[in-house]
Amino acid sequence: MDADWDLFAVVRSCKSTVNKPAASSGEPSNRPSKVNTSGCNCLASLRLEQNFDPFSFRSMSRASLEDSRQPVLKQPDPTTMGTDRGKNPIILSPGGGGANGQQQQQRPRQRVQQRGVPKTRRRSNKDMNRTVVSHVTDENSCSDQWTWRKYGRKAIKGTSYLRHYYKCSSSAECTARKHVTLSNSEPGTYIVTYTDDHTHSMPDSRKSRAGGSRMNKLPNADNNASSSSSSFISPTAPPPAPEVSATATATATATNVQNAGDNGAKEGENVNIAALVNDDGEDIFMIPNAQFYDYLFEGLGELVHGADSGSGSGHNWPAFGGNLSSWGSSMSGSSAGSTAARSLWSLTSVILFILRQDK
DNA sequence: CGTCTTTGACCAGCGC
DNA sequence: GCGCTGGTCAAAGACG
Repeated sequence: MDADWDLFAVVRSCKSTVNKPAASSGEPSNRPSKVNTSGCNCLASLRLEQNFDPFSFRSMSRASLEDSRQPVLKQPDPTTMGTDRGKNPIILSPGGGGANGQQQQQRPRQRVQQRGVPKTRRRSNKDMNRTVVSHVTDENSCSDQWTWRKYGRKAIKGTSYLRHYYKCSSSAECTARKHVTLSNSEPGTYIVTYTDDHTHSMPDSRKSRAGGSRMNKLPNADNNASSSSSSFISPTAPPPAPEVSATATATATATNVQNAGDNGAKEGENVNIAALVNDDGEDIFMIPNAQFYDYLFEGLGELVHGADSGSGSGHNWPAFGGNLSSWGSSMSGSSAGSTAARSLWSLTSVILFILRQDK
């Protein structure tokens, strides 16, 4: 397979009856934040904003995310929720500190930092640069090519779960951060919020993994491994790569069901099928009952265009290392097909979530 | 030794 | 102005 495989494949709705809000003027600002038509009801939960990177997940610790599944309280206690002050009710070890939940020796914890030293500890929203939110349905989708270091977690008022804070560990100057919270209303759905951009290129591979092995350790890893669709996709062990050509494109055609057995629809009935096809028009995979608006994929269209243009600058799409044109070649450590498979898998995760919302 | 997670403490933004 | 809240720091130990 071509080593410079770029993911040009996009997914679009195959239902011609989808009402596209407004004209295809490509003005994101004119788009409704929520589409209250029968055409699509997925946007309420999947907000696509500038530089939104639904596939930018990789290095999130599975154990950490699993920890986020632990409710802070089975029944949130209003007297303790929403405040830290060392009163986190999920605390298991009395001494604080300690990796992987192992109990550590209790010792007084002294604050070394001097009071009065001016240091911005919290940025205002206006100082936040490009905060984006995505919802992912499983923990394997909460990891990405970037290297993140967890620097905190906190019980958030109004949710029973902890919010985990990560900062980019690839560069000390990089201000990119993200936090992950298990959705209170959508169990199994993680709300990932990104803040700021990476100020560096995507690392070819993770730095030293010293201490990193714990990331895959889970007390109940077996239980999770057997839990249906949430199989963990290791960055180094991607799923089998579908045979997708480098120039796979999307189609948007009305689809009549010709194989009623596939999705339960009757023959001749119109259904919505999200199809990922290659440039030969062959379906790579199809998802029934999916509805998308074209504008969801306008960015992807730009992606394809940018990559095709060969301008050298490429397109700033963080999931692909900030430069789609070089994305494939930058992933020298893995086969292009595997890279594609990971991206497809991540894309599938997003789609599956949309489908859930569409029910 | 370098990097990781954990977690108490600190602090600034915000609402009242 | 005050208290609540969320975001961040940094010490400590774990891990390879």
